[in-house]
Parts: sequence; structure tokens; C-alpha cells
Amino acid sequence: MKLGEGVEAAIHCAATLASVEGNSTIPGAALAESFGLSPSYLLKHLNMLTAERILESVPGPAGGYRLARPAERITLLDIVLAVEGREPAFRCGEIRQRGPVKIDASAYVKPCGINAAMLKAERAYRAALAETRLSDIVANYEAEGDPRSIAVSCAFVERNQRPQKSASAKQI
Amino acid sequence: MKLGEGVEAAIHCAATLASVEGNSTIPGAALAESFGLSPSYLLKHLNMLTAERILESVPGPAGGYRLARPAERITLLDIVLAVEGREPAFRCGEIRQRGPVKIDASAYVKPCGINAAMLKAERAYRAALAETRLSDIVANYEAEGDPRSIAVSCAFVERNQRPQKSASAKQI
DNA sequence: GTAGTGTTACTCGGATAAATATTGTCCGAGTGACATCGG
DNA sequence: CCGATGTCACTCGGACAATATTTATCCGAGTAACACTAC
Repeated sequence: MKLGEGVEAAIHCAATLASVEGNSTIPGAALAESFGLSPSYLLKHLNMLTAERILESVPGPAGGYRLARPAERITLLDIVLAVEGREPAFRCGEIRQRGPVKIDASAYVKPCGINAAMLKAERAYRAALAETRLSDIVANYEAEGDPRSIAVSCAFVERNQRPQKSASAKQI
Repeated sequence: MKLGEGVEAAIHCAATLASVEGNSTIPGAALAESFGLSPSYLLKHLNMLTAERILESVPGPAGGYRLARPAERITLLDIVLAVEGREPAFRCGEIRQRGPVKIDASAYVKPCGINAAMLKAERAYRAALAETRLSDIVANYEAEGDPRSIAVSCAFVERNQRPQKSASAKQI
């Protein structure tokens, strides 16, 4: 029961990208510096977000990342699943069948009750994450956050965002 | 977002121990053989359950493990936390403060909104696990499970359970 | 026959290696901006 | 002065190590049962 450290970085980056205007982009290196992370490693996570159609990447000079769709349509669940993988945390290895006493497989057609209970809990977890949209995170930050912190964030975005000419982005 | 494989083994072992009568015990080696696991490794997990007062261990010949309290008072959350640790899966590293632009720490007294959302989801996860008691697992298995599988389980318990003389167990 | 005693075999428990996943780093492919050159 | 073109610098993307965590194994400490001996 442990989430990778990259999840936190991915969410922060997505929240930052939600603040850029229009179709501008921010380079991954700038995001990494903003959070004190290794640029090369952060790209790995941003890459996963791009593969899941949450971010779009623009190559070349003045390139970078931007949200692939409005922040209202991106949930925390989308980001967590993109970074950590879609498979559930609890994987039933069906160890009840691995004992020395072998009986017919037809005795195990019903799903393991333990597995069912664990998956039910995970559904509750994912449902809670799906309730929170990225726009909620940004709105809450702008409403409740400290003015000084907000000023720093806005200055960072203003300084690093790079406008794009064409409205359509690279679609892999 | 990945649970260790030992969680599944721990829950299965606890469910098996819930079926023994009185204060009898089952050796860890027998449980390991029952699920096709390494005996020495399973003991590591059973040890954690013992440290958390979920199981009791009886040393010496005719020793083994048994539940430390009735199955009605043991939840899946108890077992998961014992094996995986109590700390939450999402640990906020406060990377928002680690950027090159340093401002006063008083700007970050309010908890990070991202952290709050992630912890809220995790509370939902734990609440769902806390709703399921070990006795529910056993009852569901006895009601819905295949008769052949139940027969194998009962035979295993009958064959490996070892009655204890004293009613009080070792309290570490 | 019964109580005491020494041995023994069985249990758990923690310390020790191997395997795997995660984290971190590096270099290459691709692309658009920019400067230069020609008309 | 305007357009075409070649170069270049900047971007992302995937391949390559280092570290941390998880998994697996081994050996030792402890304990109660058992057999044996003495009474």
C-alpha cells in the first residue's frame, strides 16, 4: 500500500498546466526546476500522462506540455491510473488453489470472497478520486492558498509559458 | 498503488485460523504448505500480525498460531495495516516548497489541497475495508463456496489443529 | 504405580542473501525557430 | 524589401545504471512433550 513519489509530482504539474492560458505550453525542464526534481525523471511521468491522453507534448523549440482537455474533464483518478497503472492494487493470486490437495477447477468458478472485498474497497477509493476534478484543485488553491504562494506560481507560469501558433497539437 | 503479495496470504491464513475451534493452534508450516508458499517467508507476515495483536503465537511442540480475538472483532483493515504498515499510501513531500523561489514557510501553513484530496480517498478505502469483518469472509465462504473446496479446508483444519491445555496464550 | 528429571524434537523469531521494482541519469531522434543568402 | 533555405538550438522520447523495497532463505533461541529413571 504505497504510491510512488511520481504521483505527487504528476498532479502538481497537471495543476500548474491547468493555469496556462490558451494553447500555450510549458517545458518539462521548467516544471522540474519549479518543484526541485530531476528533469529527466519527471519526463518519464509526464510521458505516461501523454500516453494516456491527459497531456499533449509539443516538440521542438518553444515546445513543451499542455493539458489535452479542459481541467474540468480531468480527475485525480485519471492521473493516478496513468502514472501507477490501471491494474488494481490487490491482485488475487488464487493461492487457495495452490495447495497440495488438488481438486477440480470447477470448484473455484466463484470469485474469491477475499478478492471481492478488496476490490470493493478499491472501487470506493477510485470513486473518491474520480469525484475530484483538476479544476477543483486549482479553484481551491486560488481561493484558499496563501497570496504569496499564488503570486510565485503565477509568475512562474507567466515566465515559462510559450504560446503556440497552430490550435491543433501533435496527436502522437 | 500496489499491495504486497503477502497481504493475500495473511488474509487467507487469518480466515483459516478463524475456523479452528476453541484455543487450538495451527503451525505456520502447515499454513504455508496449504497455500503453496515458502514457510519461512509466511512466518514473516504472521509475525507482523502477531506484533499487532491480531494473532497469538504458541511456541514449542504442538504450538502454532491462533486468532488473538474473535473473528467478529477483526476487520480486513486491521490485517492490511498490520502487513503493509499504518502510514498512508500518499505521502505529501511538499514539493511545492522545493522550487528555486523560496518564500516564507508561513505561506504553507495550510495543508496542500492535493494531499487533502488524496487522503480523503484513502479514508474511503480504509472505511470500506473496516466494514468487512473476518467473520463475514468466513460466513460468506461457508455459504457461497463450493462444497468440495469447503471439504478440503475443513479436512486441513481437522488434520493440523493442535489443542492447547491452558486457556491463556503467550502475551509476548 | 507415581513423581522427578533429562533429553529431544518441534515451534517461532530474527538476521542474512537474492530478486524485483522503483528511482535517477544519460544520450539520441525530431522539430520548429532563427539567421543567412539570393532574388 | 521579401522569400527560400540551411543551420542550429531546444524539445521530447526511449535506453541504460543505481538505489530501495520486496521477496525468499537460513540458522539459532525457546519451550513443552516424551521417555527414562528412581522411589
